[in-house]
Amino acid sequence: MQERRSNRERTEEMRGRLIAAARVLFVDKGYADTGTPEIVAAAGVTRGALYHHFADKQALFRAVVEAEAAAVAAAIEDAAAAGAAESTSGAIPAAPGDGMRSLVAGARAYLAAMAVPGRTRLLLVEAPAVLGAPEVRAIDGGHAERTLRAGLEEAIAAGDLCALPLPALTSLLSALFDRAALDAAAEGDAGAAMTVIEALLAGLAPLAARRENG
Amino acid sequence: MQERRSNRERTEEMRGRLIAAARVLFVDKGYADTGTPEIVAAAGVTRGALYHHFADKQALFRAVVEAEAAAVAAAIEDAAAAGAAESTSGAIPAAPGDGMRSLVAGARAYLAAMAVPGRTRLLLVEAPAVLGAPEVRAIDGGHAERTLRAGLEEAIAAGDLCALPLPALTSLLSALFDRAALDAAAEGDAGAAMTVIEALLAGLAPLAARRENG
DNA sequence: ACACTCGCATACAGTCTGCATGTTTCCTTT
DNA sequence: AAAGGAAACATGCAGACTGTATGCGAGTGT
Repeated sequence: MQERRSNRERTEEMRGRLIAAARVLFVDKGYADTGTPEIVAAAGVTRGALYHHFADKQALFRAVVEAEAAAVAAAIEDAAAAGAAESTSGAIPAAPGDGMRSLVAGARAYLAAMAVPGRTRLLLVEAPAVLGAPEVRAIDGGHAERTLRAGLEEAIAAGDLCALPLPALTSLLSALFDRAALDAAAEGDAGAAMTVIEALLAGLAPLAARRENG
Repeated sequence: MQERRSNRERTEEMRGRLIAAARVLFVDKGYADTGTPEIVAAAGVTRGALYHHFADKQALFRAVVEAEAAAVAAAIEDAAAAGAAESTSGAIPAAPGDGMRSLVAGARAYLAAMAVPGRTRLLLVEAPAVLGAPEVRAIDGGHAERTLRAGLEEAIAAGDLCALPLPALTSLLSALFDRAALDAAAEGDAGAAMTVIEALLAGLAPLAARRENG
């Protein structure tokens, strides 16, 4: 009476069901307050399936986080591609102040990507506590950090940004964006946060550049 | 054979022992990976004592966090008092740029207070995950937030800081300080973080003030 | 000194996690 | 295509932990 499905398909669908069900519960009640019986009940399977596909509860959580991080990275890349296409295509000679504008655009894209419900809780609250911050960075593959760091390096090289210790600057700005995403999720509006972020970034421009592009 | 101790003394010492033992383990292994049997063993008592004084494991954790937050607040107030005494005492007529200097001093005091081992993990990693960020703010009594917000308001009123939405500015700067504390704890040096923070704060000064006090 | 409350230890029930063992479905090889 | 094996999944079990109920002894008010 069952349709005959390949093992690949079975695995894929089962993992998908478990990850989807777990995501909902982890977002809703947090990692600690969500039990595996509850997860498998929501997915309509048994705990045997869970422990067949994942080493333990934490591995399932990790899979959820990985999927979420991948979705964020994809959304940001899409936005970057769209932004690049929108601007005058062709060899852009890096106008002064351009580095700063792309930083602001990147921040905007990040906030937009993090606006998906539950995403901030999963990636910014639960994941660092459950997996540890270093592990979370590793899951992202350093993607977000590398992107931001490259943008900052470029802006400094172009003279749009005053020189500062790059690792510290990257870390602090990324904390800024994370908090902005959390605040935006809490009050449903990223406007005020973006205003402050733009002011902070603008303030980092050397005085000369700032007078030119006030 | 036992010395005769008042009930008050017994309670006080027992709570102190439990909180101290729990602090060590929570810092070392995190909240989730620390069991109550382990805590009471370290404290040299039984689980009965724990559940007599605290409603549950989370209440014990909350007590640990409360003690830690109180210690941070005390350290910062001490630093503020010392700083006020150090500057020319008497009615200070709020020299231009003074608001910014006190903000930087506050940031320095915060980082110094958070340099106590384990403090960043307890207050910035575990507590938000276990109790939730709003609950953590409530534990602090909004102390840190109010202090920062007042400093910002004052600086804006004095014209040392360009006008920005205060709630967002407060939240984002506090995130900045928190990340700085975490980075400093990770690499044992707050120098780079302070450099960036000073640059960010200086960048928020209106252009006029910035030219005067470059 | 007596009743009474409080501090704390012991004992127990419920739940969870992770594994070991079965059963079914699919794949491979001849 | 038939059999052997491997993979997907279900079931059952042991250990651990949390929270509560019960019991005893040490302080406390009258």
